[in-house]
Amino acid sequence: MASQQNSKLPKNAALVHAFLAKHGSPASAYEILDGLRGKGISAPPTIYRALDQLVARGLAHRVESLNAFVACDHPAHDDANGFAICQDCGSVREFTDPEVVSAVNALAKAQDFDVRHVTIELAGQCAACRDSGSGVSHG
Amino acid sequence: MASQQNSKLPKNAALVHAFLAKHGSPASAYEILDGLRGKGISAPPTIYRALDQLVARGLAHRVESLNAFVACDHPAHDDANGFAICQDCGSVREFTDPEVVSAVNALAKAQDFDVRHVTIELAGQCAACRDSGSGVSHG
DNA sequence: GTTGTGATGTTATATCATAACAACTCACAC
DNA sequence: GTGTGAGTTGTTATGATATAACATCACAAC
Repeated sequence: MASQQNSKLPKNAALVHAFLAKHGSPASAYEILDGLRGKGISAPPTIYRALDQLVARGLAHRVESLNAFVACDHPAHDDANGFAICQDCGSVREFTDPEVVSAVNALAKAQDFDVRHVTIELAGQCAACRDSGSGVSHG
Repeated sequence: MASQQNSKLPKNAALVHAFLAKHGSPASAYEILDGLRGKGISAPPTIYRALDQLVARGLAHRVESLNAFVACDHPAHDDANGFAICQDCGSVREFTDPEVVSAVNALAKAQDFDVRHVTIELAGQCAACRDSGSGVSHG
């Protein structure tokens, strides 16, 4: 659900979303904070509140294995998306895969588990880094 | 790879593993530390080092979405296991599912991504909690 | 007994996240 | 236009998670 709510995005949430979208790769709450000082944001709770709003709307995702956040680049998806995280260049690619989703749902059903949220994160090496030997730039 | 290395487990790693096995549910590094004070362990780095050793051997796993650790209860598995985490009672059930693994591998191949580690974490409600209305005890 | 390696101990600090409370904004009712 | 209430924001302080840096110890190899 990439747009749970159609209500206007609050100012700080919009600032954080713009920062993340421009950033491209995952940013920690404190990186976002550093990037938005001077725009009226000066403390961590402001960032975390904005991130909560964005995540609730599906406009951003938390990357658990990085303790970081990314802007969502899928127009619409459910709560079963995933990330491929390159350990060499730090790039993160979001994906939604029906096969993975159905496998996870079948498993949950078999285990009699009521799934509310699915976290799928692949750590490894992206094609660009493999092709370039051992890594390109971080960012 | 539940037993990458057959060398003897270092003392602190054995202590931490025993603690986790007894604990059953995920424990944070600081919970482990509190549980092992008085056994010669007095500071976080000792715990984190022991956890690193256990994770490297496949004897414990990090649960990313909880920032916590569990003892591994699978005799042998690869790096594509997963967890079903009940948000009501805090129980965590580890699983390895060939369907999920193959779906993830197919996806990675399609994306030309070289997977080194897979994190799959399902958050939701376990059967016991659903059957009991809205939750049993935390533990 | 020296040497090398892995494990351990210790202090300090970096990084990530939230509690608690005050104040502001703005739509809406009256 | 005044009051009210929900949502948003600002601010201080603190809690929770994780690691850097360096000293020391244990033990097997030589």
